[in-house]
Amino acid sequence: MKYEFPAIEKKWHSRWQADKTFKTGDDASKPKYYVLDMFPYPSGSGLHVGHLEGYTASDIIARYKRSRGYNVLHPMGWDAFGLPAEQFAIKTGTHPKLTTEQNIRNFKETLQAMGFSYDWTREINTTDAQYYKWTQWIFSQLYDRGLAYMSEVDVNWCVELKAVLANEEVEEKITDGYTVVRRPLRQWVLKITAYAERLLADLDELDWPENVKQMQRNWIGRSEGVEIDFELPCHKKNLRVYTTRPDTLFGATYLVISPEHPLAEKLATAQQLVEVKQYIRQAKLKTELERTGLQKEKTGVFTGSYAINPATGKPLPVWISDFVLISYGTGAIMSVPAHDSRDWEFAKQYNLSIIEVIKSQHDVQEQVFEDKNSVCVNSSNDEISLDGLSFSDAFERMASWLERKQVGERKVNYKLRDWIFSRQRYWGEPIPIKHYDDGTVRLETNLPLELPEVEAYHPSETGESPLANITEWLYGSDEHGAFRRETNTMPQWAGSCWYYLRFIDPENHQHLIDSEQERYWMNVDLYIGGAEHAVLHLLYARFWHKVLFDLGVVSTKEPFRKLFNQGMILGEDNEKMSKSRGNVIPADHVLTRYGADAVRLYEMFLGPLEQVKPWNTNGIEGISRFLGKVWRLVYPTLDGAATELSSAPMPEGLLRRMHKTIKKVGEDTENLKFNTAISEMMVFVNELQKAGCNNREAIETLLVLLAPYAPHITEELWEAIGRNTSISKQSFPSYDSTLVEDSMLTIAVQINGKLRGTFTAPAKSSKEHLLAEARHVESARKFLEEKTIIREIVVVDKLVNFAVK
RNA sequence: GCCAAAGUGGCGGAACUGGUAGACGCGCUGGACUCAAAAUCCAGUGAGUGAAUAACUCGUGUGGGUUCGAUUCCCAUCUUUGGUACCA
Repeated sequence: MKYEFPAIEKKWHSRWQADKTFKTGDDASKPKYYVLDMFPYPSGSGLHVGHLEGYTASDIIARYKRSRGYNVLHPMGWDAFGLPAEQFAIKTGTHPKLTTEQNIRNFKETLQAMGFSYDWTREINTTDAQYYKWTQWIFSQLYDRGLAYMSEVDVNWCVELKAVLANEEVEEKITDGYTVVRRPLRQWVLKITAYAERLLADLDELDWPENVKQMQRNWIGRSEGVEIDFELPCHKKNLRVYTTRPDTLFGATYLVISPEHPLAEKLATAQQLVEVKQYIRQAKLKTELERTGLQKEKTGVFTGSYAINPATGKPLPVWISDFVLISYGTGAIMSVPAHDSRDWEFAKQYNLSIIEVIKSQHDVQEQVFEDKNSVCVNSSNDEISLDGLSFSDAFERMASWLERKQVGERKVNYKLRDWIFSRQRYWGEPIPIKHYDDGTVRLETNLPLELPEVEAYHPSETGESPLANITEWLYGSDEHGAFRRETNTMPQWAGSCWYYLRFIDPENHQHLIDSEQERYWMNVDLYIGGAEHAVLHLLYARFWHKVLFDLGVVSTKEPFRKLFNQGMILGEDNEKMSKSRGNVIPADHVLTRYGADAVRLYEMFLGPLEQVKPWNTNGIEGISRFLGKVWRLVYPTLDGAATELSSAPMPEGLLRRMHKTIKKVGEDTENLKFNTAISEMMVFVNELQKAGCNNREAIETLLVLLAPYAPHITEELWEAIGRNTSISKQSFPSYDSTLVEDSMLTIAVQINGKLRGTFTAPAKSSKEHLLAEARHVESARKFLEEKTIIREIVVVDKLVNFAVK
C-alpha cells in the first residue's frame, strides 16, 4: 500500500473529532498538565510556517504528557480585538466582526489541518461579549481598588487627522507631512507601579528564560537612591532632586530641572524670563522621540536662580533642560559632571564647573570618570567626611547624614510607569464607566456593556472614539442622574491578560472562574510563545494575575510557571518573513504538498526550538523520506498488505538501540529538544530498515515514540498492525537501563592528546586491561618508539592517553 | 553607549559533568534497479599534501592561557542577532 497522506490525515481528523479523543480529562485523581500557546490575533494574511512552530511544539508536549498519564489542558482561542480589523473597516466599511469571523475560520482550518490536539470545546474569543464581560469585570475590580484612574496624559496628537498616534506611527506621519504635537488628553491609567516590587521579586521563582526575566527587571528598573532638598534662597520652597549617587553630593556643581517642572518658570529671574519661556514652549512642541530618542546635543537654559548645596553650603546655578524627564524621580537632578557623562557633556557645553570627588585615574576636566570602584575625595565639611570611603559606605553615610539633618530621605524609584489603558478606538472592550452631569464617575454594573453598532469607524472630531457619535448608546440616565458613557475602549492587551484562566472554565456565567477548577489547573505549566512578548504582555498579565490573587479569584501568585520562547523562523533568504520581501511560506502551501506530519516534523527538525533559523523547503524532503521509510516498515510493497509482525526476540544490537531510543526520545521531548529526538528516531528507523526488522515490539515502540510528533501516520499504521484503540491512548514505553549502553565499546588511543588509533573492549573493562590493549594498537605504537612515557591517563569506556617526551 | 545570547563542513545543525569534532538531515558524486524517468536501495562526501580505501598536517570567529587532553573552562578581541535608549 502506498502512503497517501491527504486521505490518511483527513480520516484521522474526523475520527478524532467523532470520538472526542482530545477532550480534556476530568479525572481529578490524575496529575494535571496545562500547556498553553500564546493565542493568535487572527490576521487576514493567514498562518505561515513560522506561526506553526510554537503550536507544533506545544502539541507534541501535550500528546507526550498524555502518554505519561497526565490530564492535559491544551486549549486555543483568539485575541481578536485589534487595529487591523478596524482599519479594514475604515477602508471598506466591513464590520470588524465579520472580518474577524472569517479570519478565525481560516486560522482554525489550518490549525486543524495540522492535527493539533486542542480541546476545541474550550475555544474562546476575546471579542465575544460573554468573554469581555469578565474583562470588564476585572476592570471594575481594578477601579474599585483604586488601581484604575483618569489622568491627563500627553499623547501624540495629529492635528490634521484629529487622532492620537502610537509612538511608532509618529515618524511615519511626520514624513507624510502631518503635524504631530504632544497634547494632554484624558486617559484611563492602571496603577501597575503599585505592584512594581512584587512583579520584580516574584520573577526569581519562575522557570523562565533568564534573558526574559532580565528584560523585565530592566523594564521595572528599580533603583535605590536619595531625595535631597536644595534650599532656594529666593523662594520659600526647596528644590527636591533624586539621585542614586548621594556619595557625590560634594561634587554637585549645578542643578537641572525638567521644562515641565512646576518651578521651571517661577525660578526664572526677570532677566532670564523670556529665554526660559521660549525654551519651555519649544520643549512642548517636540515629540517624545525627538526629546529622548536620538543621541543628540543637549540643550538647556539658565533660570538665573541658585540653590544651596547642603553639603558645601555653596550656591549652585539651576538650569532647565529637556533631557531631564518630569515623569521620573522628582523631575529635577543634581549634576555631578566629574562622574556622570551626561552631566559632563552638559557642563562642557555651558561652561559649568567640574569638581572631582571620586579618586580618578585621569583629569576629570578632560574626561569623565564614571567608575564606581574608587574612593571619595574632596568630600568633607565640619560635620561629615566621605574621604576614602567606597561607594556603598559613602552612600550610607551621606544618606544618614541627610536624613538626620532632615534635608533628604532614602527613596526607591522604578522606571516602570503606570499603564495607559485607554484607546480612542471602536474595536475594543468598552470601558464600563458612566460620567454623570455632576462630574461624578460610576461603574456600569450591568455587564457586559456591549459594543454598539456604528455607521462609521473613523474617530470623532474631538479625538474621541467612534462611540462618541452613537448618541443612543452614549447617553442615558439612572437613579444617580443623567450620564454620558466612557467612549474610550481598552487596549488589545486587555483580553490577553487573563485568557489562560478562562480556558479552565469557559462557560461559567456566574464567575470568572470556578475556584475548585482554578486550584486544580493553575499554574500554566508550560507557556510557549514568541520573545516579542517578553515584556509587555507578560508583565501586564502578571500584574492582573496578582490583582486577582489579592481578590481571592486565583490561588497562585504567578500565572505561568515555565515560559519558553520559540525562535523565529526566517524566510529561505535568511531574512525575516514579510509580505514586502515576498519570502513568506504560507502554511497551506507546505501542508498540501507534504502533509501535516511532515510539516510538524520538519518544523521541529530545523534546529533547537529557541533558536532563530531559516526555513529551507528542500530540507523537508528528508522528512518525507523518513516518513516513507516508517511506512514501508509496515507496508513494504506498494500493492501488498501490512507485513506480518513477528514476536521472535530481536537481535541484541537492535534491542539495545531500541532502549537507547526510548531513553533519548523521552528525555529530549521532556526538555523540548525535539530536533535531536527526531534524529534519534531516524537512527532507529535506519537500523530497523537495514536489518529488515519486522519485530512487533520494535515497530510498536517506534510508532508510540513517534506519535506525538507525527500523529496521523502513526495512528494509521497502529491500526494497520491490528491495534484498535487510538495510539494517543498508549503509554510512553519505558527502557531497561542495562540495555541503553553498548556491551562493546570503541576505545580511543591518544598520544599527547592526539588520536592515533582505536580498539574495542567490553564495557567497564579495568584500567589495566585498557592500558595493556592500548599498548598493542599498531597505529599508535610507532609514536611510542624511542619516547619516554611520562604519564598514562585512562578514562574507562572512553580512551587511553599516553603523554610522551 | 548599555544589557543578553550566539559564532562548528557547501547548507540546517550534533557533541553527556573537559575525553575519538561534524550525529541526523539537505545538497553533491558514483553505483544498483529501469527501455527511460520518478521512487527506492548501496557507497562516498571538513580542508590540504598523496596514485592511494596508506600516511601525515591543519581544522569549531580571532589572539593568548589553564590542562595529559579544550567546540566545552579563563582572559582579551572581532562579528552577528535580540532588547533598551539621556530613568540621574
